[in-house]
Amino acid sequence: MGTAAGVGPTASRTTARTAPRRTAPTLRQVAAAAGVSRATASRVINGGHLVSDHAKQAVEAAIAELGFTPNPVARNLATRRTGSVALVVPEPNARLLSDPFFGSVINGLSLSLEAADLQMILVIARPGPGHDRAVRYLTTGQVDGAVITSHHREDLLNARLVEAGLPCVFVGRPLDVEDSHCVDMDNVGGARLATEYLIEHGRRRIGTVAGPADMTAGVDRLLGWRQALEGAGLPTDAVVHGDFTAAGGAEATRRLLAEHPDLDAIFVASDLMASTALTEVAALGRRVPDDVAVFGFDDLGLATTTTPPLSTVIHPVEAMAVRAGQMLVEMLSGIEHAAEPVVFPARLALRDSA
Amino acid sequence: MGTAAGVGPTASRTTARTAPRRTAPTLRQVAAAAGVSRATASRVINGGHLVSDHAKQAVEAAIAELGFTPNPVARNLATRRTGSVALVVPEPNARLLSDPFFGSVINGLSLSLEAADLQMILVIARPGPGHDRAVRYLTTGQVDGAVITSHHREDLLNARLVEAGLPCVFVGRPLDVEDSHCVDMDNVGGARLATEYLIEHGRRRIGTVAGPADMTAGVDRLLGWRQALEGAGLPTDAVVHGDFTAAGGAEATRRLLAEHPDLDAIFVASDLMASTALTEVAALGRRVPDDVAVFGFDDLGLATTTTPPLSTVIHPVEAMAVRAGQMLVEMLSGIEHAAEPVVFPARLALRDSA
DNA sequence: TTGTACGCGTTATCAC
DNA sequence: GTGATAACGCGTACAA
Repeated sequence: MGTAAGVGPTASRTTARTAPRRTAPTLRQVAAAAGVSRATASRVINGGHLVSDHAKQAVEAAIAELGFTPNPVARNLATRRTGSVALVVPEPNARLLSDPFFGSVINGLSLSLEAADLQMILVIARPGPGHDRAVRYLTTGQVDGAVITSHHREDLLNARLVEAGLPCVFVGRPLDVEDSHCVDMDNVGGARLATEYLIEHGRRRIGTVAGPADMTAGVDRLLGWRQALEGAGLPTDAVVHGDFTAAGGAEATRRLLAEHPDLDAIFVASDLMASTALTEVAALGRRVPDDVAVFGFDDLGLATTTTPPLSTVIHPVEAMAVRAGQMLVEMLSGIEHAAEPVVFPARLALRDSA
Repeated sequence: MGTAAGVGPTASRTTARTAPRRTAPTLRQVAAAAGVSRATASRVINGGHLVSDHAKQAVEAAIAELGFTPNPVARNLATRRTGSVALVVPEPNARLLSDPFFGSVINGLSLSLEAADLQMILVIARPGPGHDRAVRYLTTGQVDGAVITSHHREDLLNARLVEAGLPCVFVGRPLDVEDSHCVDMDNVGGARLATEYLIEHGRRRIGTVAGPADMTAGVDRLLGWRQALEGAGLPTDAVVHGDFTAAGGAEATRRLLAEHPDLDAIFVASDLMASTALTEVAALGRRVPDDVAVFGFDDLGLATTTTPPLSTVIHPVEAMAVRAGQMLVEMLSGIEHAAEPVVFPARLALRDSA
């Protein structure tokens, strides 16, 4: 398109002529039917204060009779608010949606948004052309704010949204935006706790299948593992990075055990990877936890279905999402929020694998 | 609320005063800067036809300088279109999102919507208070249309949306709305194909773990199974209903095998249920496929990860979603569509379990 | 080709 | 309490 960026001719937005959708009644008609002015009718709709009972009755009757429903779009224009917020999920590969993480985020966020009578809509921001459209959609007043599940640093989505002035709250600390409102868990502490547990139970040669180096969850959990080992004077050389997927976890585990056959424990940065790590360990003829202990991270449902069930670090995603929603609601209502991360403490869920 | 249904005072929609969001430049300012009228400026933005090159240049320069972006909300009000469509997923229990089915629907739909420069937004319609808000959101002009993943009959969501005149396309035939635009697969044929395959390969005592009786996928797949057996003069008494979940599949399989210990094959109405059915069969000391053949349905990725890999019926969800998106786009552009189901043919994916 | 003027449906600010 | 009337920002007949 030859015009300035993002202004386009709305390309293929075809001329509308959908099914015979009879036009909805307007406020004007309600006012007329009730024998009052639009202003008065508007008042009874928005709270009903400062109106006589008489007028109120009349307007309500008219509303009921005509089946009037306020046009939200017009209201959006007038109020500059939409009553809806987006849950943004940057998603390179679609399968990420099947991660129980998102289910928990959705659940938690729904809770706090519903309490504030806000509509949650989910926006998937893929790289590519769809990315720009999503950004435009989010930054031009179609939503009041956004909760963003933070991910890789490469996509500039995060920065673009906050710079556009959109009220944003991140679930999980973003790597690329500094003073952001975010709610996270203590990933470092969780990893350290898990690793210390392994040490306390006699493990001396502890490796890790870490997460990606471009995600804070990846680097933080790796850091916690290292801290615990250094604190105990144990070596920290057995590190392989996975990509938080099942297949990636299997592959990383194979490499880790090939390079360090002497490991007696593995801290895996996510349960999904840990689940396949269990399989790989077993495939090598090593028993879990007798020969090799495996410690996971997340406890989002998967950990109890593996054999053996995974000892893991609890990732309180749903509670975090609830909190994120509350933060956003407060920001939307004008409460100034220090842009300081809210950090949920880490706890362990001990089962059979370690 | 005392007023008419759905008109409410928008309860807690708190007064806005978010971060210092400097007001965006308006079309009026662009026009002024370019020395033309708003109408001319508007023309160059919307296609640029019928404007002199001179004016066009000036307006584009002004747009670039001011960093103007059209306000979509105002545009929505004026055009009665939003340029966005909803993917509606009625979701009683949140874990449904982890079903690979949704990932495929999202992928496919994104494809065809992106081609039409439409923004896809995902709306989750839980039962309860959120349900009504979602319906209001969808039926009051905030989206141009909807693609709905059809599910249980109990929620009247489907009917409410089409009756409100919202252009709707269903992925999967809905049970409760008659002349709907929908794209489905040949569930009956697929189930019949699978069962016939079992028969042709010597199985004579074939049971089924069926889907819920209130979902078309459930009843259709059961019907196909029955048709094949009746065609071959075999008994159709070994039926147990599952709920399309892993746990439900396991439980149903246990019941089925308890009631009919003589089965030499099971047709399971979904791979998710089939995956746990495999486990249950194995737990009973029966070998798959030697003692009991297991045939699944879906082939959405899970089937290749089980042991043994599942023979299954291919559910071409992504292609179906692409088609659904295209149908909706056509409806939105005024092309009259016969409300006749588009049905994708069924094919088998043969692996080791049968 | 361009500009005028009105419409989209509400909210909000005033006087009364 | 109530009612004009001006925003809100943009599209678009219609006339020029």
